[in-house]
Amino acid sequence: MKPTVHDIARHAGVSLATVDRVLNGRAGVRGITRQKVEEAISSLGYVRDLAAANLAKGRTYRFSFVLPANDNSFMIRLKHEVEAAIGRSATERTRMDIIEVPAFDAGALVAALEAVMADKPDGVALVAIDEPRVRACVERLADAGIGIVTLVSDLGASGRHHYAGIDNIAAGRTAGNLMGRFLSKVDGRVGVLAGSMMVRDHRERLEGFLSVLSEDFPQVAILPLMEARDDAGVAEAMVREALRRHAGLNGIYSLGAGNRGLLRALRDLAAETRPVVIAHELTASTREALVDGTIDAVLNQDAGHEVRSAIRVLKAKADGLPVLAAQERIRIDIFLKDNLP
Amino acid sequence: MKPTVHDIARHAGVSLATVDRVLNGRAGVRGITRQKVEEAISSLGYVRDLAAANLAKGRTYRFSFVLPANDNSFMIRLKHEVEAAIGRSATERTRMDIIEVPAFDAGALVAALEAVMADKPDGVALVAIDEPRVRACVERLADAGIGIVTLVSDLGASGRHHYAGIDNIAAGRTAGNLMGRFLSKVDGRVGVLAGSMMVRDHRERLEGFLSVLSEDFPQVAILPLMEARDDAGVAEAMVREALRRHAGLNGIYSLGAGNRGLLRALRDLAAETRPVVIAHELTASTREALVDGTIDAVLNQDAGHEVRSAIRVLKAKADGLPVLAAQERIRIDIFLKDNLP
DNA sequence: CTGTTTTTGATTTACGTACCTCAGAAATTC
DNA sequence: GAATTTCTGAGGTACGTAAATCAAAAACAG
Repeated sequence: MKPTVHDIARHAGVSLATVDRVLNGRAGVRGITRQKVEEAISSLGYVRDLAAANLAKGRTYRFSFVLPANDNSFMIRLKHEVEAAIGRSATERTRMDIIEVPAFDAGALVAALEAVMADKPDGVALVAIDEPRVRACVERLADAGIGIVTLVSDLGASGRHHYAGIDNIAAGRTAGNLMGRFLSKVDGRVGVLAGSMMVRDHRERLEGFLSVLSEDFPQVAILPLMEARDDAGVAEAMVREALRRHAGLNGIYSLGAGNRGLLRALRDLAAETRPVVIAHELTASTREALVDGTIDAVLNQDAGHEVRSAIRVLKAKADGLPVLAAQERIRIDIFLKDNLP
Repeated sequence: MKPTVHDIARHAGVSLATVDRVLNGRAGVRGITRQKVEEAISSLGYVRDLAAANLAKGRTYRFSFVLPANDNSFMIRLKHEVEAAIGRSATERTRMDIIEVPAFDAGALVAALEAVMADKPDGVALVAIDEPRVRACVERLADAGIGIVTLVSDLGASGRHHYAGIDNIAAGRTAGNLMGRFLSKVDGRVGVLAGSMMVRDHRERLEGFLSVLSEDFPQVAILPLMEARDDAGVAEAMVREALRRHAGLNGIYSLGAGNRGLLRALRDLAAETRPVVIAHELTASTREALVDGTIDAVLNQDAGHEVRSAIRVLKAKADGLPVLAAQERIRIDIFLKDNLP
């Protein structure tokens, strides 16, 4: 039978109240007595029953998700996943809310975080903007004892406790490796379609992609970067223009959103002249393109996993428990048409 | 505030005892009264507090893991992961044990399952052998109300509730797709190194691999299958022999264990004459080979995820809760040297 | 040694549910 | 209408922990 507080009290020769004082770090216990209790705890291998403790405390975990009000399909799915988690939270003693802030607006994000801090939740998950003011604000939240998890997009050195997202440099490198190997022709000419170099994930993906190509596939030429601001219309126009201008274009890496535009531009081409295409995020349209061969590979981060991981980590933080690094690592999914879920 | 049994009692105009009788399916409640209570439950949106219920019941979940006493690194890791989970189970009210049975021995597996059934655990996870006697035995366990999860290797139509493992046909197809694309030469000649065609996973991987190659890459020739019984020594000899006999051998798919032998045979070759190599399971040796370029891609199933998923599913089954399919899907990890964890 | 402060013990209530007993009400049978 | 059976209510105890009160004991200061 698992030892309880009663067993410890008996074993240490003290009262239940004293054990409670030690366990919950309350004052009024002499060093010697505290030591006796701690000895009993470790010798009996006592571990506090969290369920019972939470029941007694009437504790409910309170978490806030601060998400960008962005309408690309990935962000929409992310929000759905948080909502699904909220729907499931009836069973767990958890209260979560979503706070939407204008996208790419550091000031708005900081304001939202300040507001969140005011009602002192146990934890906050946010899609970060890597900016000094945001870092400082996150630091303050962490100092206030609030658990902080960055979601999808990380912050540089800051007080955040955990990052629930993929390693974007590794993702870019992986795309580069696949691109280099898929391009059977020696005179590869590759175009890169990005959202914006203002965003850390996109910068990192590009960095990884270019470094692998230059290291391992020096014969591949990189065309000027296309920044389409994650907008399908802009992306379509840019890709059409690139196809027109560069006759030998045989590879495209789309590292941001707006893939619908890219696909519209590609569908007009004859199958045998289509470039090798590697894109990010498995959505209805990229999935379809993967199946029909317009896209060759999709790199994906699983929004559901990211949300669930963030919640697990925040809960662990709130309980002062360690997190299982291996479990919480968000993997870069590589989807070919043969391993679609 | 979340409604409790007291709220239901008040709302339905009955006593606590009656609510309890309805909730726990005890006899002695008239249909009309039962209906009133159920109406109150649904109108108030009551959900039983599992933590409190388990506390009251003094419930501990009891699960058994039946694993093959196999010494390949994947099975060793699987066992480690179960042990790690057991180590963590102090916090949760869970008691798990590991039962090792001789590998590839259906009779021994059935005997072990019978023994397990005798002490009526809440759930059993097993690395299945796809055999009629095993299926029948699993059926009996399920009928006895025991949750059944197959781990790594599935059973055909049977009473098992869940399979915590990868889709091996998809894995083989993925390997085939990568192989076809990585072989830049038109006259591909590919060798397949397997453990044994007696094992379902291996059969399925081969099936998937061959079907993709014949569909999408008909120019690739497949050499006679090498069955090395997951033994490194045998694998080494077979690969050496194949390399000697087939001059144009430029691709190897290793779909089982025993990769150390394969690697020994490959290291002797000059870098530029080395075949494209795709293997399964990320281990110390395949990882090293990936980094130094001997292996081009590794398909992997995460043993830790499989074990944790099995436990989550068994717990959900024991509680009569639904499982989150998306969360429990075990993914086929594709590792290139650029996205190693 | 007295008075004060600090530490400790004993006991109680609470969290939300399970499960038990016993008495009394209601429905059913004869 | 009485006897029986079937429901229902009221109340309690338990699970393991938290948190509080109040009294008693111990340590300390002067």
